[in-house]
Amino acid sequence: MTAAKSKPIDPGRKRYHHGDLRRCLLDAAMAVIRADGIDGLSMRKLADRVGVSRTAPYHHFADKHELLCALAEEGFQKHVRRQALADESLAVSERLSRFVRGYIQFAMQNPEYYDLMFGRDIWKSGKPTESLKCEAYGSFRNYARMISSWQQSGLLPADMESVRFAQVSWSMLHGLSRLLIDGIYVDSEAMEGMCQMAVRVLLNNFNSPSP
Amino acid sequence: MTAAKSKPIDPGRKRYHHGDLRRCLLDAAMAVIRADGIDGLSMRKLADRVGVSRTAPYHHFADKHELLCALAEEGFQKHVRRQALADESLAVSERLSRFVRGYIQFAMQNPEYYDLMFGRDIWKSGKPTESLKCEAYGSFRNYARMISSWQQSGLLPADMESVRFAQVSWSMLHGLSRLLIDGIYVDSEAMEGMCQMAVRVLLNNFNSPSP
DNA sequence: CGGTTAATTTTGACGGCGTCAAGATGGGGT
DNA sequence: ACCCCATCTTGACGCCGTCAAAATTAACCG
Repeated sequence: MTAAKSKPIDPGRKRYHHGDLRRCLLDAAMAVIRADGIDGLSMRKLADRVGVSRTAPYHHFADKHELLCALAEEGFQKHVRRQALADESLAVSERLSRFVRGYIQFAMQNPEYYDLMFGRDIWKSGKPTESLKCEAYGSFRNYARMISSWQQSGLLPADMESVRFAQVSWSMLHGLSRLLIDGIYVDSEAMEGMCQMAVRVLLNNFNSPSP
Repeated sequence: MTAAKSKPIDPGRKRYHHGDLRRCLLDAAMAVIRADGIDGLSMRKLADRVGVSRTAPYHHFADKHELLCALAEEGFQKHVRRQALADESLAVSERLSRFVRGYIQFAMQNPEYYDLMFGRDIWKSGKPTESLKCEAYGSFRNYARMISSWQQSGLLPADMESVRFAQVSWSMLHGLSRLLIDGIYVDSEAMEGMCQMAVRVLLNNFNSPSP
């Protein structure tokens, strides 16, 4: 139909070599997951959707697990980019409040990513990719640094192990997110109230300003 | 070979009607899960292990999901039974400490049950059984009641919505458990330190004894 | 420009999965 | 003694992840 035989790249033409199959697969995978959930994703369906044979994806990802890891990695990048805009000039209580809300909001608005990033699929049975581990650990180290700096400026009790506080407070955010996403014991309407309470519970561990 | 034709029950004999297949399936399922993880459980393998044909289990559970729900339910029963022995005579800080440690210990010692009880498998995609929901909600209501009673005896600030505090503090325990079980950001060695910090973080929200 | 090479994709096959439909079996109540 | 129905089995279907070998194409080197 359309001019087809000419050599120069014809974007509408279907080539044997796809060109950017990897990227396509990742995008399509995310679309499928958003529609049918993580368990609803199958390599075959995915290949089909992209218009490629069922084993083609295996030249870009060793197996399904590796594909999921790659998606999770992109999730971390989005996540980190989001919380990068922490305003240093704000009062600490306000900053904490924004951080908490930002974290929960990310989880609620991107539940698929959150599941990929912190779900059993990746961390439990099938060990995470090396590069994914990097991304994930880096993300936590960032958070721990923030806590640690707060402690050094006297906001947190000096006798507190800041790493432990980071772990525990992050646990709270994680637990909250899981609770909300999975709908255990709580629905999304309660989100605002829970965020407030979370901030309050954490803030009660801060030193009152020296008189 | 052995005496076989006689009417009275012959326990070594393989009967057509199994007798207590349901119980057997649940136990075997748990054994498989402990060995191979939740994803390692398949109805076929399970039936095989019990020595029964692959579709026999479907006369006791509508599908795999229902079987998992039944297991989760038993998990809640174990869990509740465990925390039943709360000693009313103890100081509140000690009681809190024991509760936290007990919760985390249950999660760490029975990760398979914990995954079943609170995992995505049951709560996210496939709706939980009605009776499971009952058990689960009851368990949380218990916890909320405990918090509420603490507040009424003046241990918690009066202006605090006790339900929210229950949700948030429980989130912390849940997040901590997930963190430890999945090995995200933290290994099991850190457990003791994290329990201490968790107790401290919560306790800092309690009122100091009136002078 | 032609030919070799390496990257990419396809077809075929295997074993495992959940579960539905129909038939076989046998214990319990009449 | 009989029949009923809960229980179990066999067979079949369509999905799944992934390996192996063959086919196709782009890239590079002369």
